[in-house]
Amino acid sequence: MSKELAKTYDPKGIEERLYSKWLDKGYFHAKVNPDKKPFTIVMPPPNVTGQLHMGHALDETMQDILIRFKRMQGYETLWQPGTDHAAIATEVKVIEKLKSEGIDKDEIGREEFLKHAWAWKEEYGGRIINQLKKLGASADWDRERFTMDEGCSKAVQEVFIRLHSKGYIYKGSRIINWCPVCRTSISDAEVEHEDQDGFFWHINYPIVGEEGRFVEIATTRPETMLGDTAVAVNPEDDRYKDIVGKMLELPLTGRQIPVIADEYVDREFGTGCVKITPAHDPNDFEVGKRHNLEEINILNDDATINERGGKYAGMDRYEARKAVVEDLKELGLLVKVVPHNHSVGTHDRCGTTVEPMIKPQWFVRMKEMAEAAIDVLKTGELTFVPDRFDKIYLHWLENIRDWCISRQLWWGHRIPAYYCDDCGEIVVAAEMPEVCPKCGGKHFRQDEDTLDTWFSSALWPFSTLGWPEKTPELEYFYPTDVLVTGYDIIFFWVIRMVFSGLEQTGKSPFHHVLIHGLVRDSQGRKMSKSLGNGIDPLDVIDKYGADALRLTLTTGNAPGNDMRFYWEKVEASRNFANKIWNASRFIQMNLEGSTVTEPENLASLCPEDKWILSRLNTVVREVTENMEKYELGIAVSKIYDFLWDEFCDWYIEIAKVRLWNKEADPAAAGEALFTLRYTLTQALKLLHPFMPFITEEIYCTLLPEEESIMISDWPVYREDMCFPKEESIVAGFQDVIRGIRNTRTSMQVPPNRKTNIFIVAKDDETHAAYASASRSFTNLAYAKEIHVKTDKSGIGSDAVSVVVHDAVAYLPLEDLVDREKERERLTKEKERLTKEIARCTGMLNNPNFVNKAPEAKVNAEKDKLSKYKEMMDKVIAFLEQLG
RNA sequence: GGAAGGUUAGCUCAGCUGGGAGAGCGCUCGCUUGACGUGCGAAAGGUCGCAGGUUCGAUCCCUGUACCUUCCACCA
Repeated sequence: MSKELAKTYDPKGIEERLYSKWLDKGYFHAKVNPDKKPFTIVMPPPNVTGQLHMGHALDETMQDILIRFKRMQGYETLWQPGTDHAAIATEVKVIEKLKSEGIDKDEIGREEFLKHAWAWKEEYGGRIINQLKKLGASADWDRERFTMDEGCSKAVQEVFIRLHSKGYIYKGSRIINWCPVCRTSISDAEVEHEDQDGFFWHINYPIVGEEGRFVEIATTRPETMLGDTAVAVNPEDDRYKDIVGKMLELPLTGRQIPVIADEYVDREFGTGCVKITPAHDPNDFEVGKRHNLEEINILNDDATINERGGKYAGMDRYEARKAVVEDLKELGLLVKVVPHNHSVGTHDRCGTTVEPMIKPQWFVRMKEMAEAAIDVLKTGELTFVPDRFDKIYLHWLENIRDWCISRQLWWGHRIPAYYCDDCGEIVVAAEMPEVCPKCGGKHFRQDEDTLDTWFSSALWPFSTLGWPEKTPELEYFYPTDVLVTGYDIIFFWVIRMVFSGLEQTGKSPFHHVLIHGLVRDSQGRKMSKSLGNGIDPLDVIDKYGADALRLTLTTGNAPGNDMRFYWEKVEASRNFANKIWNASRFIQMNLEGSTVTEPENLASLCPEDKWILSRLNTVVREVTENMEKYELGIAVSKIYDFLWDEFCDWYIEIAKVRLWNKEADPAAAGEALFTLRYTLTQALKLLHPFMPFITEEIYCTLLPEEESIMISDWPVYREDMCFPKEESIVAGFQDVIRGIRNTRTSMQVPPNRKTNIFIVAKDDETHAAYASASRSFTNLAYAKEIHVKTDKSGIGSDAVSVVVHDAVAYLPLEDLVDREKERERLTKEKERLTKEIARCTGMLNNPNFVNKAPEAKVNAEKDKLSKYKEMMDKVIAFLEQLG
């Protein structure tokens, strides 16, 4: 199959065509295969409601790179995809949609609402998956799962029941974070603390029976005083020792509350007296428990004041705050108002200030499972890349509190708990019980609440493989190998997967966690909807192709670090794609009507060919090592440099001479073609995980008998492809060429003016090496011909000389020589050599260096010194000659 | 109040186990060289935040310090 390639690479059409091909061939599908080692990644399930953003693009690209790499290495690779029901996020969107249709959630009721939610899921659930496909993601779509599908739901139920029977899940009335807008409880992890400018209101609480004596408290939330049930002071605080035990009159309510002593109070802070509102502050709640205080809830679910708030009932919390302050002022009890910056908890979904409230909720007891999760990191069964995230993980787990898992939402897994209508007994079971085990009653109601969305995603690595059934997949693919995710999701998801995996399966759900940073805008800001600074990955793909986007996201980035998005970076990536496209086009054009000559063995090839193969060999080894260590950015930059600098800028140019002389020497041209094609296709394999589309297109064009690069073998280091001597010959030649180009530029010789070049090598061996490769370099040196000679005879004394370590090249430039410029150039060279010689000499004269440094280092310096000295002698001689 | 990361060329960032500072973009000069101007060639540009220490030798290790970013934390 011969194919005419376009002059510039256009990813449009190609990407779609190739993706369909891969899907049709079933390359993405993984099967249980005892003959192969498995390699598994579970995809962090994107929200069904979501749209692909740069964060996904980065995350999925990194996973796809690892998956494609391992697939080529011969592993049975499973990339397990799916979507998350995203409880709150989806519910909010469905409510909004219904609202726009004039439908009220509460009016239609739970069942009807869920119908709408599922319809939404059906409509939009596939959207993000299709977007992922545009990126080239080679996930096993046949195994796509959803956190609320039958299997995952069963896993959720099973885990709930198990944890409950073990006593790790319990129901209790405790203080939780309440979002008054979403009207649900949320977990600690979902509370975002932000500093806000507010006030410190200092208020006098009169002491009962002591006319004119007050206790001054300070608060940032004066309205909560309606629920105060004590004032606390530090037991060691001499200022207040005498009032402990006395009663205070709580202004505006007429209630009397005691002064209590508790260690919690910081004497230094505020007035040293703290109002205690057990129902609306987590610390006060604890204090209240210690002192047996009444808990007075003064808020409704929407954060308006309830009937316990007396005249303030019905007011919004902020309205009430104003009113309370106003009334206190009138009573003369407001001492002062001080501006105060303090941290306020907000709901990460909607930004609403959360209210701590006491509510009956379901919790997961964390102590034991957290310890297990800590152990598994300490023993090394689980590792973070980079490892600095260890501390973050450990710190969170060491300070973890019980996890509030119940949500007052409809979209989610309903809690499998049933209440007996007759006696109130709670039964946790898979099905609604027939008979109450306590009273024999027959009527039950299921708990109205659903579970935190992260409860189900915590099970993702094993629920997707069929757990709790003992499936062959679970046996084979679990535990997974690496989890790839952003650092922003460690608490929500990674930790919960680890302890859930350990608890349910006895194993860490993955061995490594590869952490990446955020993709920020060009100014370093987070991309966000509200700022409108987000870049749509699909836009990038549309304009430059998925390969360019993928390369952009992986180049020059280290694990765990944030990166900035620039369109210029994408352009650079696009340019690279075009570069290799054109290199391939060149090779393809030359393959037409030519015969590729497979060498008998690689050692019989010419030095230039051996050089590039040897370099390729090194790159293969290094890139593979980098990939194994998750150093994707380093790996890809090595491939980039090899392909552009060494292969395109040097090797292709070197090979041209033989291609042009195809008629005269077809065998030589054939070997050049062999090396060109081999080197390129091998390097493309290394590049394939990063740029899957263009590599596939080129690979199949150059090797029509191959089915696909993505199922080809990953290159391995070969002893028979290691040619250090040839590497050194070409390195010498490269120095000569660079020197010549440099000289020509400084002499302002026009590029079209070709000259003769004479090279005098320093010994016979070098001479032979230069002689054998000289012809290939003619073009690169802008030479008519390169004459490799054993001595200077016949070279005009006015020739410009270029000194390298093992040879001198002469350019007879005749009348073009500007002696002044030449002197300048040689003087500069002399200065450089002087510096180098001084450096080497300094090191070698230092007995400490010679005695203590490794021998190899010392010898290397000695070699360098002698080379520099030889070069120096020659440069000085040439300078003298110039007069 | 804890903790982590950053500080390297004009900009954005790499730099593996300490041994002569790199890339991309930008800038300057030259180029219709038979794959590519999304290109080729040549150059300019850095006290590797600051101060100490360890070492024969430090961008890299240690200590301190300044500034920036982020995370965690109940300071009413």
